[in-house]
Amino acid sequence: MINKTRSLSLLKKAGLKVTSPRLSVLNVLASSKKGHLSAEDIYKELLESASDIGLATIYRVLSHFQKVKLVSSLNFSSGRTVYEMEKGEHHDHLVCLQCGIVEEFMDSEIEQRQLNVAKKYQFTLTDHSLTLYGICKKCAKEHTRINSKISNS
Amino acid sequence: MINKTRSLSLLKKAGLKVTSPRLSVLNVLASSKKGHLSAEDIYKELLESASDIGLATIYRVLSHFQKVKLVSSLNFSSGRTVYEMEKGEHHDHLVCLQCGIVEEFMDSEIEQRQLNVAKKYQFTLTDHSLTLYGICKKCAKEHTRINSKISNS
DNA sequence: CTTAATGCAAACCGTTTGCATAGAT
DNA sequence: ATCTATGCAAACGGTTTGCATTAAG
Repeated sequence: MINKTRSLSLLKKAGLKVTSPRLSVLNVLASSKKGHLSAEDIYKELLESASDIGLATIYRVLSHFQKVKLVSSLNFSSGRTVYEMEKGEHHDHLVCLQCGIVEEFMDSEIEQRQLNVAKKYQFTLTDHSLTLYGICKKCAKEHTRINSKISNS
Repeated sequence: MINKTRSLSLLKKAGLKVTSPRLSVLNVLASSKKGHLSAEDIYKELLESASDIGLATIYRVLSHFQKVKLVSSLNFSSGRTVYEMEKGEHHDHLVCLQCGIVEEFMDSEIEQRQLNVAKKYQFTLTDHSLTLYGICKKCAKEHTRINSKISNS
């Protein structure tokens, strides 16, 4: 809801027709605290805002957005595809297997090494995906608390 | 077909009942030239060998194999899960987007860097997946040939 | 006015599950 | 004899598509 005008200008800049489903989806992606959302996440969020939008439309809007590089998609081990605003700078991801939170990171040494690997195997690199899975600090703390509860009982 | 006895001993070593579907699947995985196969790939290959096996069984066998660490599974961008024999040593993958060939590589500097990233973000790392996508040498050559054909016509 | 975008329901595709039967130990 | 593995078909979950309708330019 925050940036209706911003979304509008993003759409125009991308040369897309401005429709209310597109504005809505863009808004959710741009303003949701968790920056990585599945189509269904977006759908649910929009149902609450009384926006009358079909799930199929969300998929169509998202794939359209990908074509014009407004958003990009990621496949974590969950199976469902998640979408994030395209911020221009490349990054990789850390995913907490417990709470699902997603952090972004960039390590230029890793990037460089990947180029070397590709060169060595004579691949023309077009893309790569690196995801680290684990337990975030917060969940680890939770876990410790639970464990100590159990061992005390 | 090559290693029926080897497959048999692998199953026994893993403490699994020896059944013909299990032998068949293990054999295909162990002897196929392309070491990374989807459930359907295995299914098709076995249909040709006149083995009467159901696709559901293949999925069940594969997930059983994963539990006992005989095979591991990978999700590339294609959407379908592929399976490979577990060879013990960790490695990452290079995938050709044209012909689908999969190469394996290991770069200990990248591995080390990942640990550092996890530490920095205070994640307890449990797993990671790194896949490089591109065009392999062979396909690049093909491509050049086709391009020059087009520009000559 | 023309052409693209939407909603809905049905189709899809890879994978999983229920159930009755076959088979390994 | 027991208990697990199998085959089949039906169910599933995420995503895509066909078609009649609505709306943007």
